[in-house]
Amino acid sequence: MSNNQFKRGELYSVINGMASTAVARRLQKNFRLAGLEITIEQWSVLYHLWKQDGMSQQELCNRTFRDKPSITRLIDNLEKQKLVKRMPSKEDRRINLVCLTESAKLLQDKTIELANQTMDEALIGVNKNEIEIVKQVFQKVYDNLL
Amino acid sequence: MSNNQFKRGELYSVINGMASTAVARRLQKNFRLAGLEITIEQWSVLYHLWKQDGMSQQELCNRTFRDKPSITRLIDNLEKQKLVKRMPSKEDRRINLVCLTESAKLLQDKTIELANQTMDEALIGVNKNEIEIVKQVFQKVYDNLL
DNA sequence: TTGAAATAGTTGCATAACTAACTATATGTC
DNA sequence: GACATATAGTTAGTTATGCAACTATTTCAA
Repeated sequence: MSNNQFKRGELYSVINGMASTAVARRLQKNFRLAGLEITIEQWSVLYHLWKQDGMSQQELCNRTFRDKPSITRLIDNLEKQKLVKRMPSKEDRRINLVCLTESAKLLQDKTIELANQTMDEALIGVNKNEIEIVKQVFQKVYDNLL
Repeated sequence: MSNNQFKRGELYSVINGMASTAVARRLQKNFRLAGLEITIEQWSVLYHLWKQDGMSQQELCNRTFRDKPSITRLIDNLEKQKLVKRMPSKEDRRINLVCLTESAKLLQDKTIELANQTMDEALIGVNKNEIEIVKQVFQKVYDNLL
């Protein structure tokens, strides 16, 4: 596979999300190989719910950096697969609290294990200091743009 | 906007493509503000054609890190907008050569200028050494996964 | 307290992504 | 030369993304 674009100075690869795509695609493949039928997008939503169950959809937008329609549809699909349930909030009737089902809770350990393995595989030959710099740069990019 | 996920050690933000998404979205917005109606995905295809016109679709797959159906449809849409044209190859009748139209050539300077501005904006406070490390890490991630 | 503005969520439309299955052409081996 | 295999491209089906426009509820201010 050619990596012409990647060698350029402009870092347009960031714009095209290519490194991210490669890692995400590999994780998706690893999910499939393990017989798990969730997408990485769905996983990224579940990931935040495992940390804190019962978030509002808006809160999920903030955490996953997606817009509201994207979250609406991701939750639609997660509901179809019976992995989450929308519960109306008692304090504010505009809000849906998104709650994990038991089957979603069962997915947590397995998928995070796979995600960690995938990241390890992706980051072979990259040292901790470099990872730290990448994280800092990504953080600055956010702060600059959002 | 929350950046919880981003502060974590696991670098899952790479999987979710969040830094890339932010930059790409901003460039898309800058295209729109400038009255340009192309998507960043289309732009990334044009970008390679500006460097070398008349590539095959397969070659575009390699350069843009997309699969064949994705390129097929991107070219479909670019053809609708009269920015490229498929030309049958004389040497190999399986191959389509993707050729720029005059209006596509006119887009080059303007859009690359906007892309450079967007990258500059995204990378405020990031020094050259850090950029170099990010590029190296991305390259290693590719080599590890592809 | 009433009416404007803000916030939470949904829906419609267009574009784009991946997989799997397909057609057509080219290559390489017996 | 013929048949298996590889390569280039397309199509179908599902999921996801962005924007704009919409409803419902809450908040805030005159």
